[in-house]
Amino acid sequence: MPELPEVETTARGVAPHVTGKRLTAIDVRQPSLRWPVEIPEGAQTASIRQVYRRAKYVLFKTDVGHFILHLGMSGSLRWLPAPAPAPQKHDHIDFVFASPSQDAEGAGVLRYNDPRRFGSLHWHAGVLDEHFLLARLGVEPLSDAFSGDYLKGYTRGRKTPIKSLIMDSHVVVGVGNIYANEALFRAGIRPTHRAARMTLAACEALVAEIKTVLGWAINRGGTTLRDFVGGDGKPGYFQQELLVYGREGEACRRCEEPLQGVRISNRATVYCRNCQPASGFRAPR
DNA sequence: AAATCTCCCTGTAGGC
DNA sequence: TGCCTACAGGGAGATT
Repeated sequence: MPELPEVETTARGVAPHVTGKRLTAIDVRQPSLRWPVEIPEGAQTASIRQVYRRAKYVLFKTDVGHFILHLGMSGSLRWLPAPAPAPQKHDHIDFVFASPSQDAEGAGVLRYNDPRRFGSLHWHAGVLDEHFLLARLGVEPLSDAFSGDYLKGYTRGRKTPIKSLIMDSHVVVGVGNIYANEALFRAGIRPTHRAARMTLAACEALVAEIKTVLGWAINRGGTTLRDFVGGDGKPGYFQQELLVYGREGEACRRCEEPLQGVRISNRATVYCRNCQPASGFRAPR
């Protein structure tokens, strides 16, 4: 399930294949994704200027507007040099690039596959930040704007569990369930801890661990859980190193205590009762 | 305003 | 073996 590191990996993997190329068509075989896919005629021959990431969106900047792609929980992109093989199950969208010159050099298809169809593709001709999906997003977790002070500012008067707060995309983007669990363990903070009770020191520790965990995952090429495939078709290898996520009932890797499982906002949550005390927080590892 | 719940979808795992 | 159900997840939108 792509989280921020996987999306970043995808954008980086795809960019070299399509940047500077002009689309010749977009084949939408399955328009019924998270939102109906509707790409106007003019966008289908756009020229790709840049591919990058904002939150968990892959953004394609073109000469006439932006494509806004979300991978949902099972989406992936693959670059297929011409002649591209026939589409298979769940291959919903093809971005078709013909050769910029007479020979076949550079021709190919950027193919979007998404078994669970939680992903989405939008076209936006206007100002990117005004698109409804992007307008209310919080800061990037790896930016300097995401600091202990910044997080502390959002805890004021909030009874919500700290885990819910760091997963709130209006506060900070890109912190999905896996990395929220991991960062809280590493910071020694119990996920159920009320946001308003977070000290500045705890906020600073948590922010630092979020940056560490996400940064590591990006460098490792993203976590592979079940069906994620990176932009270059190669999977990442990070899941063996997860400390708490998916390990309910197993021994804490730090103190051997069986890990506790709870649900917070209907999301699977795992923590160590010993390493993540109910009050305050333990010094980070 | 803030907190909580529902829904979209399908592959997979676990129980019987 | 095969059927059934629960679960996984992002995040907008509805509801409380």
